[in-house]
Amino acid sequence: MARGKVQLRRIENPVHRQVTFCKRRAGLLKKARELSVLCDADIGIIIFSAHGKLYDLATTGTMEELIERYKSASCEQPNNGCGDHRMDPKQEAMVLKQEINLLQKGLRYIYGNRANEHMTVEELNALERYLEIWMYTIRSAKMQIMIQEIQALKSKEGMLKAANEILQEKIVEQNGLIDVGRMVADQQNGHFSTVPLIEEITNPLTILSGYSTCRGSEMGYSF
Amino acid sequence: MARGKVQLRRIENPVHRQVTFCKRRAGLLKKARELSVLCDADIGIIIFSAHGKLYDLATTGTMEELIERYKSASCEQPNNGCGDHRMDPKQEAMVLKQEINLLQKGLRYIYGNRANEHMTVEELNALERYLEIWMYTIRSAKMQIMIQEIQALKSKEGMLKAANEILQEKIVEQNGLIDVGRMVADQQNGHFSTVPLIEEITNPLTILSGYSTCRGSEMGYSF
DNA sequence: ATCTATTCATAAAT
DNA sequence: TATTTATGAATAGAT
Repeated sequence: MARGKVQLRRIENPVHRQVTFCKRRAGLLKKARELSVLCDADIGIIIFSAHGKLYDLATTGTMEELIERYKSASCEQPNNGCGDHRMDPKQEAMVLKQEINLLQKGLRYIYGNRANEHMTVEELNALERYLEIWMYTIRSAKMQIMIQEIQALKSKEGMLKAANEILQEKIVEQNGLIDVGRMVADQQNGHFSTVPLIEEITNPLTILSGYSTCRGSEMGYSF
Repeated sequence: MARGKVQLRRIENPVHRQVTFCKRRAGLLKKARELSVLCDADIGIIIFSAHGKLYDLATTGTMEELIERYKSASCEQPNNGCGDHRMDPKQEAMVLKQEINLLQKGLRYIYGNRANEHMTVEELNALERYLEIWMYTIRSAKMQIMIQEIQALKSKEGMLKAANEILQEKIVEQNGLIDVGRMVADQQNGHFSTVPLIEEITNPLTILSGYSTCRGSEMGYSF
C-alpha cells in the first residue's frame, strides 16, 4: 500500500485497526461487486468485525438464497452422481458409516502428527478419547435399556393382542356384540401410523465403533 | 488495472472473462484473508461462477458456523431453525451428507495448509468442536425417534389393556370362564418387572452442554 | 474526510 | 497454466 509495506498481522493500534477495517472492508466489497459484474458471478460476503458487528453483501438476490445455494452445492461435491435419491436407508447408513470412519482416521492422523510439536495436542487427544469412551459407555448402557424396554413393550403388545384374540373368540362363541378389534385398528390408523419404525433407524454408535467390543448385534439391536 | 482502464461491465470474450475470474477471485480471497488478519474480523465468502461452480472461504471455523452466526445476527430470532422436529429419514440423510462434506472440507483445508503454522490450531479446534456437535445432533435425532416409538408402544399397550377390560366386562356380563387378566399379570411379574423405566435414565450428553448454544432444546431432547 | 506517496492488483502479452 | 510488465487501483499515514 502506501508509505510503508503492510505487515500481515493484527494491527495493534485500535484506531489504526478500525480505520483500516473500514477502508479495506469497503475495498473488499467493491472488488466483489466488480468481480460479480465483470465475470457474471454470484457472490455473498459475510463480515463480522472484531466486536461482532455484521456487514454483508449479496450480489444476486438475498444472502439467504445464496446460503441455500451454497448448502445445496456443497453437498453435491463429494459423492457419486446426484442420483442418491434411490438409495435405501440401510445403504445410506453404510456409506455414512464408511465416511465417518475415514474422518475419524483423518482426525487421529492429524492429532498424531501434531504431537511432535506441542504437548498440548497430545493432552487434547487423550482428553478427547476419554470423552468419547465415557460418552460411549453411558450411551451404550442407555441404548441397552431402551432396547430392552422397546422389546418388552413389543412382547407385551403381542401378548395383549393374543389375549384380545382369545377374548374375542370367547365372545364370538357366546354371541359378540362389541367389535373391539375394529376400535383398536381405527385408533392405530388415526394416531400411530406416522411413527417411524425402529428398524429404520441407523446405528447411532457408529462413530465410536473402534472403542468397544460390545456391539449392537450382540444386544439383539438389529437396526 | 493495467494496459487499459477496466470497464465495469460483463466481459464478453469468454476466455478473457474466465482468466479475469480466476485472477480476481484469487485477489478477492487474498484481500479477505488480509482484512481478517489485520483487523481481527471473521469473514465468509461464497462465490458461484457463471457456470455454477462454488468457491468459498471462511477465515474462522467453518462456513456453516459463519452462516449460523449470520442468521443469528441478521434476524435476531434465535428460534429460527428450532421447529424441525418432523424430519423424515431422507431429510436426515441429506443433513448428514452436508455435515460430512463440511468435515471433509475441514480436513482438506488443514491438510492443504500444513505450511502455514498459524491458524491451524484454531481450525483443528473448530473441527473438533464441530465433530462433537455433529455427533450430538445425530444421536439426539435418533433418541427422539426411539422415544416416539416407545411412547407409541406405551399408548398402544394402554389401549389394548382398555380393550381387554371391555372384553372382560363383556365376558363377565355373560358368565366369565376365562381369567385372562390373571394370565397377563403373571407373565408381567415373571419377566418384565426388571426393566427400568425410561424416565429414570439420565442424560449422557451433559458433557457437551458447553459446546453448543441450544441444540438440546432444538432437538426436543428432553430426558 | 481528503490527500498523496507507495505498494498492490491485474490486463494483456508471452 | 505461469510469468512478465505496464498501468490503474487501493490504501497507510498524514492532514
